[in-house]
Amino acid sequence: MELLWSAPDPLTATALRDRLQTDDRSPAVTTVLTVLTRLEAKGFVSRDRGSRPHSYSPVMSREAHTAALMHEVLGSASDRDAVLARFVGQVSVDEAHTLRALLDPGR
Amino acid sequence: MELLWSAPDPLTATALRDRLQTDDRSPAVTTVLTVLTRLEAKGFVSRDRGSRPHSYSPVMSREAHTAALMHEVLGSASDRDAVLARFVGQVSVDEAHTLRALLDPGR
DNA sequence: CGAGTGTTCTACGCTTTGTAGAAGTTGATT
DNA sequence: AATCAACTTCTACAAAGCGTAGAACACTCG
Repeated sequence: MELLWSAPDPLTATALRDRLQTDDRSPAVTTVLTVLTRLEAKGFVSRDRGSRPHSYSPVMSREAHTAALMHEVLGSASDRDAVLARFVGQVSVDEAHTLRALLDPGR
Repeated sequence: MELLWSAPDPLTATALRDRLQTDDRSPAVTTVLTVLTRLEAKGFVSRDRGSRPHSYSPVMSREAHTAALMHEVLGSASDRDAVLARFVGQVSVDEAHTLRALLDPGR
């Protein structure tokens, strides 16, 4: 559903509908509108009501959104440190590497 | 719902019901059973069918489960590294500290 | 002003989740 | 062995989330 944010710029409902077509089957425009409206209600999407065909854009990038979700999950735990420990314990070597680099901007 | 796992040992449905009582209102035992059965179906809980009042225990600790959930969220992203970058960018200083320590077991 | 495009309202079906009554099962006690 | 009380399973319903979209309303350009 949220996979709509592959496009990098504000889109109108119809434009979105078009690039949503999966193998000759695309949803009705109203469907797209409904979904967009719901997403807006949840604060995931913002809409520009100024221009007539309203244009919609994601509030956060896909990555930011995912990261926020991770934080939300983490935040639901009482023992955050323990969760982090488990989390780190399960990342791949590569990702551990990435993390280390991210945490150590200096050198 | 999952907050049942504050208890550290296998529990029976009735026992669970009892420590679920919130301000004189506790759910019916059947309710607890239903939920437990569903959780078992999803693999979050295992049940010992041997002893007559079946006893239920969490498959993972709360922390492990949360960490797993975080991994699941992370895994849903295409650009995992970018997500990690965002994620790290949003942790508190304390947690950054914790993470660094976790990633650097040596010193 | 009218036609066409775009938006909102309303709605339906499916799934998940919280809730629990009714019915079936079983171990224990007499 | 029969019975009973405890326990489990079956069935069910309402509320919410989500995908889907028709019908009706609104705006804008010619």
